Amino acid sequence: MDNLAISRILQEIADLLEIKGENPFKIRAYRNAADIAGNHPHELALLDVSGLREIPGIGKDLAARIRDIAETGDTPYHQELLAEFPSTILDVLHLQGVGPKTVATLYRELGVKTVDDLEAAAKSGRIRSMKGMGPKKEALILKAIEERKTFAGRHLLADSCEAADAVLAYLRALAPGAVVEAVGSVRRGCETCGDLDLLASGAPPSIMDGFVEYPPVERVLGHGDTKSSILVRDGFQIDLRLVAPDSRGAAMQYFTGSKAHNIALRDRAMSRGLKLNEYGLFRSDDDTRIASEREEDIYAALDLDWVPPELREMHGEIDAAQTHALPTLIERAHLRGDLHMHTTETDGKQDIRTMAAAAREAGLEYIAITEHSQALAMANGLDEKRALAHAARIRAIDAEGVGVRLLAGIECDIKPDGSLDLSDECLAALDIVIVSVHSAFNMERQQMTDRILRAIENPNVDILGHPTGRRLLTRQAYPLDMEAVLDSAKHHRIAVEINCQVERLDLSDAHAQLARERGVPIVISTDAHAIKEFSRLRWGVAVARRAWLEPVHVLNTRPFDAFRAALRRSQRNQS
DNA sequence: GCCGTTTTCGGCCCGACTGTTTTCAGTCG
Repeated sequence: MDNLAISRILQEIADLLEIKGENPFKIRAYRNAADIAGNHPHELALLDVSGLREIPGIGKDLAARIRDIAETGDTPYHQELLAEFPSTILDVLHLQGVGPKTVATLYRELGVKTVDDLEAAAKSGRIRSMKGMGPKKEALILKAIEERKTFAGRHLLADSCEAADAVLAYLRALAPGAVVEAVGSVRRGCETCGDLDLLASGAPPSIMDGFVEYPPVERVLGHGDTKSSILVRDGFQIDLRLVAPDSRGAAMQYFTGSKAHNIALRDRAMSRGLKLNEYGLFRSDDDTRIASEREEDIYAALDLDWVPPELREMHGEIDAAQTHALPTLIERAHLRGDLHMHTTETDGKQDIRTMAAAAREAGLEYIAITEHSQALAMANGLDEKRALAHAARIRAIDAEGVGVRLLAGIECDIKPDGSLDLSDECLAALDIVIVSVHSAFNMERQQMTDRILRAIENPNVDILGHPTGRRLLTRQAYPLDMEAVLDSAKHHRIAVEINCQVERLDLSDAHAQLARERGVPIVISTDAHAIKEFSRLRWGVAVARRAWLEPVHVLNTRPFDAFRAALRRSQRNQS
């Protein structure tokens, strides 16, 4: 049992206790433990009870539960709770706007056990008859169910890559001589992915037999010599295609897509008297093979430069490939800094020094520590006094020389009226200021736009953090006139953030492209709350690449001094 | 359930918002 699996069970226990109406502090202890498990750098399963108890937040009971899970895959306590409530009720709990009290009442009074039960109850008007419920709540529940349906079957890019990497490792071990790779939306770096598409070449047909016996498989949907599909735990459908080595490039191209890009490419082939399929590029009249072994050969034979997968969305890449005008895309190695992270001072998991050391380890040259501000009380946000004291600590550590330069910053809340959560004097005394929306999402578009415009007009602001507030697969972005915001950002020399949290990726690729087109500076930041989250930079880089960004567009590709000089506060001081 | 201890119970974070109410319960972050 890995830490993530332990974390999931502890999380489920917390959810079930909440439905049961247990002591909130007990629930918090389980959630906290789930958090610890999910973020712990070492395998908890390898620790004995006394080792576990040395971890703050893990006491006698939780250590025993974790040992249970490590040894048997579950704990009797979890099973007891599941005997009281069906596990399907957790799906109901995870609907937006439906909390533990509602779930408990629905279960008790209406016998709601599943999302389907809930939908039927809402549609027949039985929800509104319950105490504390009304027609609006009923409509809200139906909307949440509707959203769940549209999101079903899709997965975050990071989860998709993790699932793909696991099955790829398994397949490579089965067929050591073969080339096995992820294609499809994972290869294009899409923010969410449906099925996982894998391509093998140079493998014996027996790889298919091994594939359908992949241990996490739930159901085999198809099993042939060159194509098989399986459904695995966590809801992934995985398709594997097998081609001959000399068709590998053509198959890579074909299965990477997108559909629109492929249609355009086939169209181009046709107009040249050629045909393109997953086996190669052929002359239409006599089927002579023109190219097939390498992707580059396919594009070259069509008088195109090779197009990076992230650009294959029919957003002008064919024209650019024809005129040798494709961008030289940003890569992870170009990033020298990370401008958004939290420490134990608020809701982070590690202290300043630990974060700095991990950043250095991740190859970064500078970081900004940007805690939450006081309005985010739940995250223990900083008031002015604490913000300034924390800044002094950060600067003192920076002065020691810890291998990365440290900037003392803040992630200041934008209040509903667009004012900021900390005074101008306080913000001016810091090295870097991010502003973000964390509350009051349900505003009209104009109101939300005015709110953000007012915030970034404040001369102490350098960066607009996660600008749309979206949470992939769970929460839509708030309505916002992004073009007006970007125009203002350009005017005030504000940078906009690509937040690397896997469920945010905010700005999106499309919005980041808008920012680039307008000449708005962009930063790519992790919003890390733990040291392992520096690895998230790759997801932000994927978004940036899909937005056609080159290093020059991204401020934190610059060396430390040049980066600071590009910040709005430096520009202001000059002008 | 954890922690800390004036060592064996009492404290543990809370404000905004919504939809339901007519003073509040539930959800969210």
